[in-house]
Amino acid sequence: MTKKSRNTPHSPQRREESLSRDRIIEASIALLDSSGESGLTFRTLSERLATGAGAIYWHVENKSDLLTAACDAIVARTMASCVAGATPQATIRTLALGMFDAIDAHPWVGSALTRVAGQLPMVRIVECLGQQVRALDVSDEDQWAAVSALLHYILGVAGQNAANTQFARTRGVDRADFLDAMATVWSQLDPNEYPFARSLAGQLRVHDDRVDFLAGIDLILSGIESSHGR
Amino acid sequence: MTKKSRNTPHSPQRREESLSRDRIIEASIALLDSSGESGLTFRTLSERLATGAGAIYWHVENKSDLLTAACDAIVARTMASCVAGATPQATIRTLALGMFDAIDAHPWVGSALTRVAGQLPMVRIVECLGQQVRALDVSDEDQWAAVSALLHYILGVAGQNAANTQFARTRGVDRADFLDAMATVWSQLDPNEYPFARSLAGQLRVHDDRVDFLAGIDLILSGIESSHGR
DNA sequence: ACCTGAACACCGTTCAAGT
DNA sequence: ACCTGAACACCGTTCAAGT
Repeated sequence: MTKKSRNTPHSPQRREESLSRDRIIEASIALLDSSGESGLTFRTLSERLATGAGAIYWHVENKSDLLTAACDAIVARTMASCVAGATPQATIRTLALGMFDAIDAHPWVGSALTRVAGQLPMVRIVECLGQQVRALDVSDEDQWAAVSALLHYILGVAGQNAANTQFARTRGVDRADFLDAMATVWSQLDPNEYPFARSLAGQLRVHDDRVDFLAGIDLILSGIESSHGR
Repeated sequence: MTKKSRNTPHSPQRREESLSRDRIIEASIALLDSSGESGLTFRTLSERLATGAGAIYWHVENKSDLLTAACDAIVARTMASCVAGATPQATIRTLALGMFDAIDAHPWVGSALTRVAGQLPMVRIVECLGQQVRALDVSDEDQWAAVSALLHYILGVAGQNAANTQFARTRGVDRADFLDAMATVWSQLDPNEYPFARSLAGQLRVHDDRVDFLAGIDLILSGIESSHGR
């Protein structure tokens, strides 16, 4: 999707087909999108790129590095497309929704994010959230708590959504069918042991993930506001 | 740690050494605790249990099932040990801290939780949180939003903590050393592109994960309270 | 400098065969 | 009913050898 050429500065003929880190990442994303997390293999990838497995290792450290880079490409695009906003709150909301939609489109990003731990993709998200929290006039010592709450909530939802789609894919069913099956299981829980979860089953069937996600963001935002003057 | 015998009701001589689902799960937990996520292998497990790989498959569906069961054992114990509490808020806090400590002691639980999607371990947590949120007098239609925010926040932190320890283990360093190295990287970020993340680097070095975690819980709790009368 | 592809040391899972 | 262990179809990663 993004044009790239900067990575082969020293190859005067610049063949379009030459291998490069960016081309490898691009192909990885395509593979992950079309066949899920288990679809990314050095064998399928090298096949797709018409090269040997070893060639990829010249441009990429290992599989973890590759996955992080692929994840970062998506996160970078998402952060770039969520700039403006009337208020800091509104910007945080669109930013969070942007991540939600990105993970909906690329479920593997959700689980990749839970493995990158302090690397570039995470830094990008922290930075965007942090700038908005600052604009919210949160005191210096409370800023990290606010950003951390938003960040970890987003990561939590991301991980669950990724797991849901992954689970559904493994069983070869639709994501909606999977959630429906889950609701059925929940509705059959022992009413004495699991009264709350059981009562939730119906809601589970009609709920909108995206709306629920935003409700959580709003809850945290209102928590940030209310601990302002303390 | 827990005694078990119920799983072999039809074997009159009940040999202590006989294979059972519980013994397999127990051994898996020991393996995961001592050598991390990559330590759980059907080969090492069958070796440890002095049996063949195939024998394990008679008691367990597959590796995913095994990991879920191991995770559930830890979660069940944790939920069981967090009952009382002066107020619903206090109970939620101890419950959350209980999960934090459990994941600190068993880092693999953190990443396992991001893969179980609506299965037993998750139901247990939802149930415990839900009962407390109910006790908080949150209206029926807002209960799920409150529980979901708490749940996903906990899962997000769990995933990150698991990733941090996993990352540190792979690189063969202490978790503290790893966080210190991360702080150094963050402090060297471009001040124009990443002003917030950069300014956070110092805090990163002296912060207490557990305290930060609790601050996030309190933020969400105060958000729940403030949207009470809306 | 960059690429090839066979080889290595692993995996999870299956299954005929045993008791 | 429960267990054995060899076999299968994969993995990620390495590395001598090529250009």
